[in-house]
Amino acid sequence: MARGLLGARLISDVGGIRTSGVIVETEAYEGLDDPASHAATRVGRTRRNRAMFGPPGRAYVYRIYGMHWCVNVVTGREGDPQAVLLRGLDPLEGLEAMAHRRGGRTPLAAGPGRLCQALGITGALYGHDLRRPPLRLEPGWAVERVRIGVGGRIGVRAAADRPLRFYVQGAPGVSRVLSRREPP
DNA sequence: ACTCCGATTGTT
DNA sequence: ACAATCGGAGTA
Repeated sequence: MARGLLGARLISDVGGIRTSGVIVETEAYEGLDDPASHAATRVGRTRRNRAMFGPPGRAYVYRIYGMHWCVNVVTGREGDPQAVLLRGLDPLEGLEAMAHRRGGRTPLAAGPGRLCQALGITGALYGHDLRRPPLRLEPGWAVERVRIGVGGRIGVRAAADRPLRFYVQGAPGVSRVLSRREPP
């Protein structure tokens, strides 16, 4: 599912401003059996992860480090809390608006926090149906398998070795890992 | 009530 | 290498 979202189009009309791009980096979170998931068994249903237990095609938005927003696409059926974190986007429309929202900083939408900031995604979109404005997910372009990279998820401690991060090799919207901690 | 810390980013 | 910044989740 996370792999399939590569090449899809994400369109935002938040604030009446059109911004869009192609998804080039994702991470899968496998729910109950995934210790890195916000909806792992040991956590159970909470107010925060409620959207992940809902129907697929909705947005699970959460705040991280008290300052950044991250957005997931809920992919599991109702009651099965699977989700895909959107980590990187190649901008298509509204580059100027993105730059403004990003405070002139670059890159525009490489990284989950930057992606949300560039598209104006906040907690106001918690549980939002991604078939409708102001945030829509649409079919985009098929990505050749040979161009897809796979690796461990970034920033997670538990199950960091599971190959659940997918990205389009060479795409500018893929986040860069500054420092990586090596296992002892 | 209190502690710990995170699916990050930007600066030093 | 480290600060920013705060709510979620665990413990008491």
